Amino acid sequence: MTASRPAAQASPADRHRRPRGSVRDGLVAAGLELARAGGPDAVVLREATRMVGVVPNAAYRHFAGRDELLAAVCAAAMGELADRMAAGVARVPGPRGDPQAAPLRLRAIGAAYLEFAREEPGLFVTAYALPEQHAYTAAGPERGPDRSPLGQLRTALDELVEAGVLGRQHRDGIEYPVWSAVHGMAVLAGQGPLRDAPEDVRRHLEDRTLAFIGASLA
Amino acid sequence: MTASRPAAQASPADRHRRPRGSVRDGLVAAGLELARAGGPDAVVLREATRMVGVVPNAAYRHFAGRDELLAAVCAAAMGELADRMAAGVARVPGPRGDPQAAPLRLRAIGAAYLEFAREEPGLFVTAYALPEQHAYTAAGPERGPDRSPLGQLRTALDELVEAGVLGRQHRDGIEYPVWSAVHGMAVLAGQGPLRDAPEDVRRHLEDRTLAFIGASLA
DNA sequence: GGAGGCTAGTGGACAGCGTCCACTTTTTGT
DNA sequence: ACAAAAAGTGGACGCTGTCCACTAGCCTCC
Repeated sequence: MTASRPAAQASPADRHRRPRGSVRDGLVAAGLELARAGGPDAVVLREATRMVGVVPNAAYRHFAGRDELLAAVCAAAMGELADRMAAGVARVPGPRGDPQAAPLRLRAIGAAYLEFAREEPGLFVTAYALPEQHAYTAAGPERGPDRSPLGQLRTALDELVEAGVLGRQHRDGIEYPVWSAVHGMAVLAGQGPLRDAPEDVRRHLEDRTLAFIGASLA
Repeated sequence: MTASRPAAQASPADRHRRPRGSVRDGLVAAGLELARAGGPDAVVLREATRMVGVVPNAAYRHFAGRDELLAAVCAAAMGELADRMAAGVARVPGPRGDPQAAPLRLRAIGAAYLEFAREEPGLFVTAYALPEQHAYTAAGPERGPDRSPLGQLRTALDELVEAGVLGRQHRDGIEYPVWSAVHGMAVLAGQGPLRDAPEDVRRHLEDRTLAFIGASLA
């Protein structure tokens, strides 16, 4: 009975011979795929351990419970959102502070946010589904600038002031209404009452929302 | 053994002697209380039946399953939101189409929406937690005007045009960006990253958001 | 270089949940 | 008045998150 086992996921002989941190990372990756397909409720601990090829209780060596695993998955999802936004704004040419480029960069941020919510609805809702009392300290030791959605939005608004497009007296705190408008459209069209709207209608609503923001900032 | 039973919830003798529709209404009411305290995830079928004093399976005589019960609870929560908004706008005096009153009524609608989200976070998120493939036909035979949040918002915006405050060429489709801004602030400050902000900060953010909307409409 | 402790995995169990099936009791329609 | 339909009961199943006791491999320290 040496080669009779199917060894579905991992060879039984390697049970205790995994690379260090492999199980933890695997659980988060598995949870991320579950979240991508079905949102935060779909990230179920036992299913994630099954994907990694480990017994359910093994997860408890790496997370205090399901909520802590979900928190890690949420952080990963938020990271994907931040990456998409950064990529979107990087595609806009022109030097920082340029009066032409600055409004385009703000719009690109909003467009990337809405595009992510449209293309990855499960991950988008998961990014904001952080369980209570689990604020992620995952940010780490402040490496580089603030890559969070809010941080990137602030950078774009600061550039708008720098470029002279937005009056400095209107800058303070304006990120929250702007964020709200984009976020609200994302959730209304994603999981809210507008979720059944066809794609072209949805894109039009997104454009209207971005234009609405532009109108208030002008 | 006639009077020895404690008869905790309902007398055992009355097991099958309930008023017609009482169990169904009771289940929705119980679910609404669960949702008020803990959001949509807290509306668990067995607990609702326990509150009504009935065995879990009895719920299946009135709902196809947990999701259908949740859908009914969502509709009830949405009804409470609509009631609050209607009450808020009714407090603003002045005739319809009055250039003074119209903007105040729009603001009252937004303020009531945000106030409901702040005071009843569980019900607010539940109102928008309608399970997929369970669009509520609960609206019934169109009694009276559209009392839904979107319907009330449209009424207010129409009045704004009537009053000459909002240009007619800007009216079409403007309800969605406005709704988005208010809804976004509600969820960001309710369950989102801003949920730990103190009450006064939160109120300030809400005011900023309503002002932002006014700026874009002017 | 061997003993002991630490880490990470296993195995088995429990309660709670949604849901299904078979059965009984009450209400209703003719 | 009697049969049919509606409403509630009882018991079961599989799935979930979580706890406890146990063990296999690694690392260190004398």
